[in-house]
Amino acid sequence: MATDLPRTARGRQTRERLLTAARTVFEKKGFIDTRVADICAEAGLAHGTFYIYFQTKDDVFYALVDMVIADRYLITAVPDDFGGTVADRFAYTLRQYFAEIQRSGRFSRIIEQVATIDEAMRENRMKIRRKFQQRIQHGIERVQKQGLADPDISAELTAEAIVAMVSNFAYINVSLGQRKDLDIDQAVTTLTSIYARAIGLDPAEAGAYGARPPSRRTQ
Amino acid sequence: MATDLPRTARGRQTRERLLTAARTVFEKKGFIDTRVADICAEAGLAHGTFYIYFQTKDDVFYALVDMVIADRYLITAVPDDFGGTVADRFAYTLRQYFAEIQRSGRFSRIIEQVATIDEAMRENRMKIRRKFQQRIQHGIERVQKQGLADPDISAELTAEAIVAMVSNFAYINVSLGQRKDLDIDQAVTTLTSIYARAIGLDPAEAGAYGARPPSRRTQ
Amino acid sequence: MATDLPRTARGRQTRERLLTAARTVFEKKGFIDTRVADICAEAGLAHGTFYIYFQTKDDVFYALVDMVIADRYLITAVPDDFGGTVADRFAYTLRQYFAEIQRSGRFSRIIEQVATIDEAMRENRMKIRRKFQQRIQHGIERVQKQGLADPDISAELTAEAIVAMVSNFAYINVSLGQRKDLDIDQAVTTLTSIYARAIGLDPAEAGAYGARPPSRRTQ
Amino acid sequence: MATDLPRTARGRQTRERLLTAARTVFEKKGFIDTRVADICAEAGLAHGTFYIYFQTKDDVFYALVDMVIADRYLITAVPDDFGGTVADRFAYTLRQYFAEIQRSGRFSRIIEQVATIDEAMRENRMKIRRKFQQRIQHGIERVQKQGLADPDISAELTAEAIVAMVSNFAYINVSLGQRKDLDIDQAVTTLTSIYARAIGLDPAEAGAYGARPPSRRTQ
DNA sequence: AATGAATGAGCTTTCATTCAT
DNA sequence: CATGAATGAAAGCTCATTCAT
Repeated sequence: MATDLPRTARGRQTRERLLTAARTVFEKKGFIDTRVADICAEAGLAHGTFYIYFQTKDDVFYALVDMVIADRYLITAVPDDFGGTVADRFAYTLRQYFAEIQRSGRFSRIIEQVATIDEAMRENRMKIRRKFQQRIQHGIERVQKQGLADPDISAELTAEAIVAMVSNFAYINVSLGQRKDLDIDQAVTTLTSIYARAIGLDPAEAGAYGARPPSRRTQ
Repeated sequence: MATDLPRTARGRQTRERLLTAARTVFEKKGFIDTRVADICAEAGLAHGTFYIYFQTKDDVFYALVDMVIADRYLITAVPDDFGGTVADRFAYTLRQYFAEIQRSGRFSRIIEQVATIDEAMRENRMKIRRKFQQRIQHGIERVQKQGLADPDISAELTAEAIVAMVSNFAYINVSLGQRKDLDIDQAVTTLTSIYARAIGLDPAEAGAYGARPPSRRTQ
Repeated sequence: MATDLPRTARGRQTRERLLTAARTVFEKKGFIDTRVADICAEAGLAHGTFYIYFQTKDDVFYALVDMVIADRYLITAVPDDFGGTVADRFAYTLRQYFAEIQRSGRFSRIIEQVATIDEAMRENRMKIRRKFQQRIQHGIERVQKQGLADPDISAELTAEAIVAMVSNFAYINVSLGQRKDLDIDQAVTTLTSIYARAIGLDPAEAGAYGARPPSRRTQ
Repeated sequence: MATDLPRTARGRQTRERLLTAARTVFEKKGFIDTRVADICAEAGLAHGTFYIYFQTKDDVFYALVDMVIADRYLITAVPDDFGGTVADRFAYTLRQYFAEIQRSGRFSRIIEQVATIDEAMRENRMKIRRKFQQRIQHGIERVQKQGLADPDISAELTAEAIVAMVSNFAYINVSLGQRKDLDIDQAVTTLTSIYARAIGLDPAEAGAYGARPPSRRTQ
């Protein structure tokens, strides 16, 4: 019944082994097809040992999510002293996000799997998504107020669209690895450019990201 | 053993009942938690009857996918005689896509669920996605050649980003219904505008979608 | 519920088709793995039709046994006017028996299969076996009384042994076809010789079957 | 998944219980009518426990065959220092064979049942049979070379016939117990005598088994 | 007679979880 | 703590047989 953190060093070590094994197996077989027995076999531990440290299969998964997925919202936050243009800051966030997805590797896609199955996990994902959406929305509103972006667009819906674009682009191309030859730099440039143009960002703030207003071209 | 199409009207009717019941149950419980027994109970049929018409749960699911999801790629194609601007045509596709997602209702999200679990279903989804991506990519290349869009952007990556944006926006806001108060018209306007600006579309082709070049605003 | 012989010509024909199909399927898959559905498919008839003519799977099998297996006891009886020596008559019976086993082909071995499963079928087989054993036993007793065979041997046990030898030899080598190159003539000669020697048959009655008494050889 | 030999004494004991129970049930109901549930009920174990130790019903059956049927070919081998006549040695083998059949009791006939159903089991039985046949064939060839037996008979076919006789006699009369009052001594005497006479064994080697040449009787 | 759809008992197998040692 | 055996609730699937047309 006990699932507190283990007191002894040996206990902590065993817990680690189970977590590592669980991650390996989840990544190989997905959440549904993973059996507790598989995790124990991978860890080289007896079947019963699992239940000393975790209550259920869900339990170990959530523990893993907490460990593996560093808080994506925080990790992608732009440092206060970052400087640079609005586009630079967006590009920074993008890079951090892609890096985080790459770091968590195949585990990311297992999380997506669970999110389609488990209500709690989905709600959790949605919360994070909403935080991202709001951060972007507030960013847009700020530059709109500063007169650096088109005041007529809906900051809310645009932010929603940008979040959709970024998260799905990363999921398909990085997590699922559909685009083997993906050039991260080019991707960052392209997505940043779309963002900058979407909000009609002032050229001075669009930086090197090619968010030149199309009007120049026609001249 | 036998899973040919039923010979008699009664048989066809029973098969329909099972399909309807399956859809209902899948939508209520998701793919994984649905048992064949549930479907039979819902249809008011004996357990064995199911196996006259379908081999497995997967089988009935795929049949349902074929039925429910009319080919989204075709349904969103712009008629040859449609006329209108480039943006108009994009907006048309968007509307069709949203309508289709709404029509298929909760079943859409079950498909997403299965796509995270089942390799074949994922591959299938990816194929359709690639067709969408290519349609958009070719569209961009065409207007680039016509001198109506920024020739410097990567048509390929931009198309990929647009597909990501549209599909995920629809999934989150329409399928999952996270945004209860979603105004479809406004969504279409916003996404079309982002598309038009992303490719630096000529104002004449951007129509009423607010793809005005930001430069005007600064004057 | 009716399983009387069909009244109409069409009915008789359908029954025949089912019997033929049943035999084909039984021979291919054995009794246990044969499903009523297989028989109907083979016959090109609907599943339900079967039950117009037969009550159960066992039923059609028994009907087939009656048809296919001509009465082995009668068919192997030596005609009254046959003449020849005792050994000649035994050889005649052997030949008839082998021919009958060959005629019934693979179906013979299915009968053996069923005999190991079904009490009634086993009892039936044992009855026939006992009749054979008694015929041979009486044959031995007759020649013993005539002073043409060793009076000291147990006619009963010897007959039992001879039946065992003949039936198993035929089952293994003809039904199962373990000995592809079996020369029937040589087999008949060998088994007849063993029989003749087993009962110490008088050389005059042992005929051409090489049942020469070993004493001659030592001279 | 797991079907390794159990690690603990308790596990080994449970496996034994299942084997014992399986044998009991197989003997009572035959192979086909035995369900895994029956075996578990007989063993007083939960249904799932069975699958810790065995994969399928076939699996436990084969394990049982390996256990129960000590190698009949070896058990019937005549010790090198046995001495005695050729007939004595044949009689020894017969006695050993009958004893083995009696020891394995009703299980023997279940094996025969399975051999009519399962290709692998049949092949296995045929291999053993062929070894028996060859042992007898070589025995015959040896005495033929020594001038102690009729050189004209086919050692091969005669051996085949003797194997048929012995195995079927034992199956019918011992395994199936058709002859309740069977006197083993008398049976051994009779079958040995048939063997000795069949190969025209020299009287000195035929011993007390009544293989006297019939010619003496007529004097 | 013939059809083929419908039934449901029957059996198999899996695996999360508990428990005794 | 660790072990691995034991449990039993779920499902899944099959197929002989019945039934409505």
